[in-house]
Amino acid sequence: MAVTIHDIASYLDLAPSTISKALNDYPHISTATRVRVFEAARELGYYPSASARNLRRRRTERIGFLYGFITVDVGEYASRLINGAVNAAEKAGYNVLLYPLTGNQPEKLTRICNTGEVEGLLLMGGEHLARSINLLQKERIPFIVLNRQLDEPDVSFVSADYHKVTYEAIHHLIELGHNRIAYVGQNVLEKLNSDRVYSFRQVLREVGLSVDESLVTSAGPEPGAGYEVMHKLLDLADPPTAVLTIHDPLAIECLHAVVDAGLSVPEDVAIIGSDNLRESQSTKPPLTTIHPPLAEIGRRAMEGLLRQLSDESVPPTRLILPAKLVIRQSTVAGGESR
Amino acid sequence: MAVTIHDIASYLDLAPSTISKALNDYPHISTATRVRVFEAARELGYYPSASARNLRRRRTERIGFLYGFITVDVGEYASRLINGAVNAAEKAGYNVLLYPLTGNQPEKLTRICNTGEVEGLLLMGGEHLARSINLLQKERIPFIVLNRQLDEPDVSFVSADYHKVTYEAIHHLIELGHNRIAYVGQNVLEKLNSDRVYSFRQVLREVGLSVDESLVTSAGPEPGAGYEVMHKLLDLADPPTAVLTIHDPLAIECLHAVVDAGLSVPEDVAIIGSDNLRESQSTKPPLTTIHPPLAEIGRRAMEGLLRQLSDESVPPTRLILPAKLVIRQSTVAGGESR
DNA sequence: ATAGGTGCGGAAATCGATTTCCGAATTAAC
DNA sequence: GTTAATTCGGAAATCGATTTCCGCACCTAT
Repeated sequence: MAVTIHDIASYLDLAPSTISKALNDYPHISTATRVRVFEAARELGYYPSASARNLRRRRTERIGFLYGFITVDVGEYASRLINGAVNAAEKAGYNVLLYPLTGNQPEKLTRICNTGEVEGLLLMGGEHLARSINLLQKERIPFIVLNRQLDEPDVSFVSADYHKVTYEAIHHLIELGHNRIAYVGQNVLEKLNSDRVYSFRQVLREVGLSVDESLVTSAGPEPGAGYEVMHKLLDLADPPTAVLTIHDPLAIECLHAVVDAGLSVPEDVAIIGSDNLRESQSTKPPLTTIHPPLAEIGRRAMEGLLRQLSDESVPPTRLILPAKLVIRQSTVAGGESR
Repeated sequence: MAVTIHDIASYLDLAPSTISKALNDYPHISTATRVRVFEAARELGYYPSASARNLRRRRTERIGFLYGFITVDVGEYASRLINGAVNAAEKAGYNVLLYPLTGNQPEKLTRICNTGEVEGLLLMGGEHLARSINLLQKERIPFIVLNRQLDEPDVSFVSADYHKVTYEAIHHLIELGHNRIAYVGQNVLEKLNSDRVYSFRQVLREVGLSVDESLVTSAGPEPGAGYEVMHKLLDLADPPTAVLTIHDPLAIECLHAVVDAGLSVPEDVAIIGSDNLRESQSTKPPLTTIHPPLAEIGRRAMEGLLRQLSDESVPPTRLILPAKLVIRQSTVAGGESR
């Protein structure tokens, strides 16, 4: 049986409350007894019961990480976000709980919010996102959405400046002479990825290009969907000469589709991915890609959430961090090739 | 303030204990009142306090996931293991807590074990592993080591049959005419990766090759270390014609080193990686690699751990799952090229 | 009619800490 | 020398559930 505060109390012939105060650096305890208590605690191997202190303090020092991708392999993407978040939590003495959210399970989410098992939530994309946000707004629990920019003014998020980097990407393509630029998004994320498509359309107009809706496409979540979409794009009467995709794995599928069609990248079709995953470096040719600071997004989101927890009056965290365009050979031939 | 069992009790004019029993399907409660209680609970929006029930039940239904990689980016590797584990936990109503273990912090580990915040632990590799196992054996807490095979008979682990697949890999290389085969391991994991090097040496002997110790190497954890090691191997008087590495990213560094030396893969040097990461498909040439069923390792480990928790008398989980050799063009030219 | 079940629900202890309130003892103040 | 202030530590309530033990009411058997 574990050593409790009572054991220390009877060992030292003191009251349990005294032990608690001594260990928690409360006032009204003399230095002498404080030292005695600490020594006894170490000697007896005392560790406070997490459940007991959670109950009494009404705080668990735990944050839930909600994610909901189903088919897509988002290992590296997710782990960069999570790493940033976990490290920030660690510094503040908080732990992170993983909550996979597959399918539609509102009861589960409601339960998580109301049992007090976590103090706040971080939300990573997935088809659940829109629904989850709606639900969470009704609950008391603080939460922050990762890597999405939201319009509702009260919802917290930490994202990257996709609008600006989309501008850079399109500008980059235009400088290379492209004017038929396609967009390949992803269905699962659709509702809340509208910010990305929106930027795409907006930027095209800004630079004076018209938006050809037949070039604004969306792949399903199943593997190979990007390949299909690209295939169809190439079959158009007037196919695109450049493609902007929302995720590197999707870009890679597009790359394969182009190559399999007997065309070459970047000469016939230029391709830009997103997230700068490790694999984007080793494709043939290497991918030009948008690099959002995922780990920092995770970190800043966690920091914002913890701030909101410690002080009710803190305004929502709405942060947009700079993203970079990493230029490789899927848009510009030559250069640093491997 | 949240709705408690007392609120339901006074609402229905019953005793709190009755509410608890009704909700938890205890006997000695009539169906009529049981129904009334469930309805009232739903009506009032009751959710049990996790902390309170954890305290009383002495169970948290949480498992800790300990990991300790520092510099290496192990996103995809880790997420495959974690996904398997989390999904299995989910099915049993358990949650997973993430514990990054950076550097040497035995106090932290001891605390995790003794505060009762988790019921058991899953351990993913890292330089902490050997130390952590030693420490955990002294604590009461059940734990299972992922993707390592251990000699001590009482330690639980779930791993892949690396010995067998190493045999297949070496056999594959020998069939291709190689007889100077190098090994590139990784320092950070050294102590407990001895099983892998051991298999390497063992298999070489089994097939009648002598072990040239100058070809058995180890890269540090810093990025670029694999590149350096490969470079040195190529500088040997009698350089290897094939390399077996312990992780795909390392294999990719070796690949770059070979190419940069003006040699070609697989003609001059054949390369075999491990883990079958996504990026191993898109290198030039694509990597032949060992594919361990990482998600299943995670799943089986979690299942084993939960079994041990529910029944003290269950023997240690010591599982070795089959691994496959995925043959691509880093060993055999031609074939399905991209 | 009485003893013995049985079914249903309540009272109270408990899990292990935190926290409030109180009191004794010592010191300071006048 | 009496009162006030201060310091230190204890008693008991509390967090919100679970669980043990008990007792009433009703039924059955003799």
